[in-house]
Amino acid sequence: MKQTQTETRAIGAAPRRAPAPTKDRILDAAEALFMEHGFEATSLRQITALAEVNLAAVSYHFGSKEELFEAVLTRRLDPMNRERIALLTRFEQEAAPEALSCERILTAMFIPALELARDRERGGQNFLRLLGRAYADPAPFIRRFLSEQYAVMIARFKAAFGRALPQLPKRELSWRLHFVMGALSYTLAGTDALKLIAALSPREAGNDEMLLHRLAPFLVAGLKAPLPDLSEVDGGGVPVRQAGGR
Amino acid sequence: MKQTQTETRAIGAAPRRAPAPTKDRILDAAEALFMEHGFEATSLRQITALAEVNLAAVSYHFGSKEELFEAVLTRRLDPMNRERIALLTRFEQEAAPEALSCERILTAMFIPALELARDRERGGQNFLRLLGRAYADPAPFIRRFLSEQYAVMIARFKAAFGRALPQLPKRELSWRLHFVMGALSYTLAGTDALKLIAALSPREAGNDEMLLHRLAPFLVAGLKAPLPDLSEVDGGGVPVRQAGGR
DNA sequence: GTAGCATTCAAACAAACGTTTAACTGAATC
DNA sequence: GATTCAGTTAAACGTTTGTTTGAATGCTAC
Repeated sequence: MKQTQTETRAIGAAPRRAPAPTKDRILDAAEALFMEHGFEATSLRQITALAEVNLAAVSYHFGSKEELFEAVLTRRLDPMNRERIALLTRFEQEAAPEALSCERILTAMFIPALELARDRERGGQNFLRLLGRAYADPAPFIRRFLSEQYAVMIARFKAAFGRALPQLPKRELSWRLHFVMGALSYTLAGTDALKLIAALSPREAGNDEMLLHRLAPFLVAGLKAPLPDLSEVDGGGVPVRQAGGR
Repeated sequence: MKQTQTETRAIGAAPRRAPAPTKDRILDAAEALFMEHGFEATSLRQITALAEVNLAAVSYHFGSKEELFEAVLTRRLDPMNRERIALLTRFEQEAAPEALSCERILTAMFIPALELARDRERGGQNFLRLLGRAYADPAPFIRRFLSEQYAVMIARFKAAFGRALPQLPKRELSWRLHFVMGALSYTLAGTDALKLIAALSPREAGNDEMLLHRLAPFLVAGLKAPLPDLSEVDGGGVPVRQAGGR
């Protein structure tokens, strides 16, 4: 097949400015362009032009455009989710025998994402936006890929939240975890979306750290919210035209 | 130019099965296909084939693919946001002189969306998913269009929440409103995303009404959450490798 | 009936798409 | 020094893309 980039420079020397191997250059360019224009709207010619490699290199190294997209996601998502699980496990061991608080569990989710966002050298900022887009993409191969990538991590965190919120029915927890993931992915993805809501100072808008520190209390409060009154749901509909008092 | 569909059938009769005019058939087909495959991945030929109209009809009636997309969004978004504002105004008048509760304000946001989701005859279900996708799309013309469409409504609701939560700094409110919109759009958009989190019974998964009744308490609790401790934010970073106590 | 008008239609446009091919490179292996 | 093979390259493959064109259609008004 081919040799990895580490093998390439391990023997010789050239500690300075090792010319990024073709495969990585394609991944970097694809990450930036997929983020900016989406999967369908990005052409392989744009990618290979930005990466300054030959067009056929994509087929050679990745097989197809779809497989390239999956490779772009895997490169960062896989380590991040692995780190999330490791961090959660460590937190649990440190807190044993007591159960973790919601805040602490959310911290284990956020920190690896934060580290990625901070690592601008490696284009982390771009990647999180790309991930937010992928979440909303209905393409079957993307949906299949994401659920495979997330299945283990989600199950692990769901169990942890179950211990932190023992009074909450499991079904309710599933919903709330869904809302948490929604707010998180939307928040991490949407730089432009911020402008919908408010005029935020540039200092704030670009600061993911502060952003997540504001998101965490919001989500914790939501997770701990009292159970909804479901009697109105199964019964009649929502009072629309006739919504008097209450 | 051209005459509208109402004018067409107003004079004659044909009360049964009025043949949907070309323009509406294109809008319906485009809505379904944009939802399923996204903007870029949907071709005009797919749309005109599904609508059973001539390919050139799109250019004739809408000008371009982008303008067709905007027309698809406008058709439902404009009335929905108008209804949201009207509902909020009515609630405020009914509650005067007291301020509205957060629950009530959220209700004014949800009900018009719910009505759209219920109206399957008119493809409302599809539309909300499409809207969720558009939220995550970075295409400039989509972002420009959405912020124009939402600006008035968001400002109106932000003011209402400001009265309901007078102790909350305005900047904090902007963030939390952003989280609310994120969770809402993600929730309305993601039928497939649900499967990421949990195995939900089909009865539940397809029930938008119950979904929003579960989302509302979650969001209200988040909006009312205590202020985050920002001292750690401006100071050091997040304790990652060295996260001992609490 | 004929002029005007909005609409529909089949056909064509150039451009761009993802993928494949076959020739070529340069260093390692025997 | 011939062979091997991962990697790169330019060129071409057949499709499909959004948009435009100019002729045909059906309807209303004079």
